[in-house]
Amino acid sequence: MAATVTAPAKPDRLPGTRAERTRETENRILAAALDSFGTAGYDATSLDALAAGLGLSKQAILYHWPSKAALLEAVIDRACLDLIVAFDGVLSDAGTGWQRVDAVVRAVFRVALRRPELLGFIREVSRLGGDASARIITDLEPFVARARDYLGREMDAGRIRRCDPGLLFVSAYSTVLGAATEVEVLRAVGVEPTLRSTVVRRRELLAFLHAAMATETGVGQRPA
Amino acid sequence: MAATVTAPAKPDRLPGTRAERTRETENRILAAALDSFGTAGYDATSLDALAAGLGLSKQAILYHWPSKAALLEAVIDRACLDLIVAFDGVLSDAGTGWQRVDAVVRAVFRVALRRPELLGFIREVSRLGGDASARIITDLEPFVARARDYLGREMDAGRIRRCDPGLLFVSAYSTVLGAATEVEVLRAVGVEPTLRSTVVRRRELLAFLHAAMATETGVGQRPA
DNA sequence: ATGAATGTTTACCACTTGGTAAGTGAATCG
DNA sequence: CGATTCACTTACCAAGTGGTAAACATTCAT
Repeated sequence: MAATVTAPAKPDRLPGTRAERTRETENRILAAALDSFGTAGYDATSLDALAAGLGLSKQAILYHWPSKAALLEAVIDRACLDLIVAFDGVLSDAGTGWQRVDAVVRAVFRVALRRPELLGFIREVSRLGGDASARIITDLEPFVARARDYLGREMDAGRIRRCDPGLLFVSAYSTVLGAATEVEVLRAVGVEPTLRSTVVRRRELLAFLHAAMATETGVGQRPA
Repeated sequence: MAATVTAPAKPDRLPGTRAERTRETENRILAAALDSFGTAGYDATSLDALAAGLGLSKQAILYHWPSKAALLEAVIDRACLDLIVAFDGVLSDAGTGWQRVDAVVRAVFRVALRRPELLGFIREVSRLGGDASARIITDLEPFVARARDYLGREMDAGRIRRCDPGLLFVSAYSTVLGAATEVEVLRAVGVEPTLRSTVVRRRELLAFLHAAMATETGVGQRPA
């Protein structure tokens, strides 16, 4: 069957072919689920509420994915894709040394400001454990590997103090994600999360990371 | 999503007066709830499962606290008390400079190893937001204030580089709590959380904090 | 047109949830 | 001792939960 790939340009009442509209619906569901899972939590999100928020019925969701768990997996894949897209440009830039760390931190804070549900979702999934955690780890493995390799190369070049790249990545990850997301903790210490304070915190975090990671020129080496 | 609550079987007859036995029962409920809330999560913990794990009926719990939310508040107070007790000795010790940071980090890892549900619960509550977060903030305010004051004094003494104490506390908090709890992330980078790797991570974290916080001159003892 | 595939809805179900009402047996106290 | 309080249980409920079955509407191929 010679499938006419190019549509005959017959604009129906709604734009796009049926397949396109289906994908559009699935995208809307995925976006709403990501938002609710990342803010309210997986358990606290019911398929009924999710569907109602989209003007659909619960069974419309269960038509596209056979169960809530399957939807979660799809959302995980989507979230990881979004993350990789958000950071791909930063990681691909030819910048070396500290500029690149700086760019990554700025990217994280940009994501934390513009799409807080995304980072919340990552944390939520790692909290859920089990298959969900395994899947997110698999999805992000290439991403993590690149970061680890980058840190290793920077150590070889003498721009970052030498230590275990994996552990350094964990420390940096925890610090950056924590500083970007621990809003409640910020309130506890009397820092209202405003745009201005965010900028200050980002600068402080960069100084924090710089002091922790960068090598000293001339002065004695920091403990490793 | 239901959580299976494992708890010690209910003893047939408890010694002591009725008031003592009542308090004992409440303590058992609080401990089981803290454990389940901190690992499975608040939403994933049903009163039925909680009670069944204790050999009680759900209404026994609702007799001591009028609602699940009220139980959560009680668990929050208990968790904060446990935290303060766990760290009070460390914070009260007369040690200054790096020794004290070192002691705190060791205390956090000790808690993370021996009572992981406690740190998980703190994170869970801050995730829940609303009244629960407000309560935990109130409970821990004196604790946080002491830490902040300590950091400020160390800055005055020139042993810690000068910056905003609150922001430094957040950075240190995020780093320490993250390093102590993000087991899934560690798996992602290929580090199975064994006792040995935990020791390695703690040492690495201490070096991380040391490099980030300490000044060049006023450093006391370096991390071992 | 016509019949099939597709996307969605209404109706329904078994089960779980937090919570209420009423009852029960033992400890406590006058 | 008897009355009462206490700690707890059984019985129950209304409101949800994820999920199934089937009907329905629209779109597509023939």
